This record gives sequence, structure tokens and C-alpha cells, in this order.
Amino acid sequence: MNTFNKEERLCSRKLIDLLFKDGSSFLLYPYRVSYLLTATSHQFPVQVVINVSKKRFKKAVDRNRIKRLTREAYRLQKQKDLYALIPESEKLLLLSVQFIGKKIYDYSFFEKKLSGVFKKLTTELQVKMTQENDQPS
RNA sequence: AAUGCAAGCCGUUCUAUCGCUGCAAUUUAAUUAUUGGAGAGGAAAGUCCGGGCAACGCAGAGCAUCUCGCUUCCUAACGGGAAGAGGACUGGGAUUGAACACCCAGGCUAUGGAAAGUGCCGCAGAAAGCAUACCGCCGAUGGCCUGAAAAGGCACAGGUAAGGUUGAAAACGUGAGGUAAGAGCUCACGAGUUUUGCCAGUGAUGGUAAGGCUGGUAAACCCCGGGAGUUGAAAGACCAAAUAGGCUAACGCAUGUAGGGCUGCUCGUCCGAUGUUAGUGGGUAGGUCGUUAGAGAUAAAUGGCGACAUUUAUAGUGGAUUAAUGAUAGAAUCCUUAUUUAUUGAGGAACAGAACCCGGCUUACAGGCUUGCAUUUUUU
RNA sequence: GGUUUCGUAGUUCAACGGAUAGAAUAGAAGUUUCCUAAACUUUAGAUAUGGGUUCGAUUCCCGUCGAGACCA
Repeated sequence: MNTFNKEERLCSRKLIDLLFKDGSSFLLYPYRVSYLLTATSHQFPVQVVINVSKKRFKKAVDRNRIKRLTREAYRLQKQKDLYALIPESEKLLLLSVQFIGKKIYDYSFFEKKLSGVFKKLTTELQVKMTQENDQPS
């Protein structure tokens, strides 16, 4: 299902603080992505926050448009690109997508870049998990 | 018909697919599922004013602080609006040798008081306000000299703001009298201002008669009159587990002492230290309410110059909270550009996004429509 | 969402309502030096913006634009 309702958004203030304090991040223009794996289980495997800086885009119309385009791209791609590649179902992935570009692009641009973000994210996660598995043993 | 100005209104539309947030009905263990219907603005913006609403405070009085300032009306209220009054300005007319005053039109106007007091008015200029007199004028009166006297001379005491240069501004302007020379010192005409009386007007004010006064500046201090308690939905109310211990009541201590509260201050006024017992239950994170039917909207009639008011009828209700109102495809409409002038291709869709709610103000705005006024051209 | 402060040369700061807005640095040109630095001389450069009050505004008043700070 290509849904995107409230359970898939990251709303808890505590979890957001935790994400920005302890999470790791990478940069893939025009996005800055932060992520953190937690042990709590949830209805959906990922909760996401989409973020546009008020300093870069002064007008609320521009900010709204970027957020809507990003959200649309996320909604349509998450099922096959993201959920399929995340291995463990008991864990919850906290995700933050910040837009740091200078201007507004077409929808196709957002679609392409977000799929790139998903690929990079999954590879990084796999590396992390193999490290965690190695350490205790 | 075109152009310009002013006012008002609108400010992309339709179809399909995939989604988001409320609402109603049915349904479910469960916002679980189905169906239906709804979902940004004229400025939602700036946060510049005024309110509603809420909490805190309040025996009461004064001071300070901030703010407003022609009149009448509208409004819940306003620093907003309507209609007027005055003012300087611009254009035209008339008058004249030329202008001012006068008449008409236009937009503008924070417009109480300079006759309570204080300050300031650089440079220039004699002087910027009780005129400390540079040039000039006079020297009547006093002084000195000549002379018998009449008179004349000197320019020493002094008098003088009419004339000169300066400046944004020069002691209200012009003319006459007056005088040694002069001076609103006096008179006539005129300018402004103010007090009183009469007339017109609800009133600001205007007209008129008499009296007084005459540099500017109050968006300098200030004076006069009106208004304002403070803080803002991150206000505030409710729900609920664990832990430190705040508050209330009674008794005791103490006897209104130290200290504290009451908007910034003062007067004034209220509470009032440690202990024991009993009761109640705060902060933090989360949720629900506050939260959307309102000083509402549209239309008609009536009243009013108008802002607006009254009555009747009609239609229906955005409500998110890391924050919904969207994306893609196609078609239509409009604009720009290139090729061509049948057309075809490419690009684009003004300003801008609710955050408790209203009334204003200010600012941004592609394009279109309506009305009024002005100018030009064409036709009759 | 609310409260509040401030805009002056490229930069950091001055300036009772009063001649042409000042200083330090940075820039440009020149002197000096074999060359550079230092030193010296000269020079260009600004009141955020639109109105108003006043004879006169960086300063006073009002409206825009922009930049900060604070309130959980």
C-alpha cells in the first residue's frame, strides 16, 4: 500500500531529540539524512521526519512545496526500495530527511535522488549490523 | 473606439489514477472497514492599532510612565471610517502698471496651547528678543569753544531701529501726523491673533461691533484635556503511576518584632519565622478540552448626503498540532518566444499558505471584468 | 505564535538638529629600494528605503525593507 498516515511520521519529541543526539548521518545532495536504529517494535518499520530550513527558504509556500514533493516521492518508493531491504522487523528505524538545496526542482529530480538515498542507507545499515554482530562474538 | 486616472469585483477550469486531515451514517475488539460529503486568502503576510476570551492582581488614593489631540457622527472598540470646518500648496479666472487680498477647481493636511514658564535659532549680520548701536541720522537737553547778545561750531555725555549690508526669519505692513532725529508715540486703511457681546450653525467655525496683543519652534522640554492594571492560547482548565516535599486547618511558640505580599514608586493595607497532628496534592513528559456559529456571510426592502443601522429571506459550517488541504497524466483558457503566417514546437501560470477568533490599517499582486471622470480620433 | 533591539566608507566604530559626515584599517597611485616589507605623500569611497516636521534631519516623527536577541 502506498499509504502515508500518521503512524509512519515521527512525532514524539523524545525520539527526535534522541535521533539528533545519538544518530549517525550522511550527505547526499540535496539531502542530509540522519538515522538511528532502536529496539522498540512498531507497526511500521520506519518513522520519518521531513525538514526544510526556514533560513534557506523564507517563504512558507516554498517550504510547503518542497516538503510535499519529498513526501510524495517517499510515499511512492518506500514499499519496494526501503521496506524490502531492511532486514529486521522487530527494530524501528528513525529517519530524518533535511533538504539543504538552494532552489526548487521538478518532481522527477526528487524521485531520483530519494531512491539514491535509500540505496546508500541500506548499504550503511548492513555494514553497521555486521559490525554489531561481530563485536559481541 | 483607444489611452490615462480613481473606485469596486474576480483572480485559472475540467477529467482519470494514487494519496493526506476532519465530519456524518453503518460496522468493528480497535480510526478496523465501507459509503457519502467537505477541506487556504484578498491579502491567510507585516504584527502597526483596537477588541473578544483567559489567568494573575485589586479597601482605596496619589505620583510616575506610555499614548491620543479641529468638529459632529458611525462603530463592541480604535490611532479606523463617513460627512464637514480651518490651513498652506498647485492650476485657472477676475482685478491691476505688476502683484497681494478676492472667486472657482484639485489633491494634501498628527490641526489643542507660543497671552503660564524654560530652552534653542549654526554661519552671516549692528542686532536672532530686557535690542550692550558697525555705517548712518540727530545732538532738542547737559558739557566745551566763539560771541555783548541773537546765533554758530565741536561731536564729549548721550538719543535714535526711519535707511544700509546679512539671513529661512529683522521687531506687523503702507501712508500721514509728530519729532532735534526717530519710534504703534498718535491717526487712517489693512494682515494675523485673542477676549467679550450680537447674528447664523448641533458643533468646529463664519459674519459683525468694541477692546487687547504682534518673530519662529511644542514630530524641544513643558502646560491643558481624554484614555490605559499586567501578561498573552507557549494564556488557561481537566486526566493519570512512582519519588523529594509545597500548601491548608487546629494546637503550640511569638505578641504584630525580623521579614514578606499587594503592577513601577509612595502613602496605606494585609500576612507573618521554628515544632506536633490531620488533610490535600505541585513540577517534568503525554493526552483531552480551550478550538471554531461568529460584534458571521449573501440578497432584497426601508431609513440616512454618507460611514452605517433595522427588518425579512437564503445557503451552509477548514480545523492541522514535527503541523492536512497534495502528486502524476491528459484536455481547455491565457501569456511569452521561435518557425511560419492554415499552423506547429518549446517554456510558463501574479502575489502568496490558516496556527485561538474577530474589526481595521499598511504592504505585495500577472491578467481580466464593471462603473465614473478626463483627453484624443472617427461616424451621425 | 509572541516580545524586543538595531541598520553610517569594503570592515570595525565616531558624530548637541547647523559650513563640505570623522577616525582606524583594507583598496588604488606615487616617493624611497637592486626587489619586497616598513615608512612617507596623495587619492577614491558611505547615513537601508519612501514620506513628513523644521530655515536646515545621520539625529525628531510615521510607513516599508533587512538583520539579530529573548520567551518552551
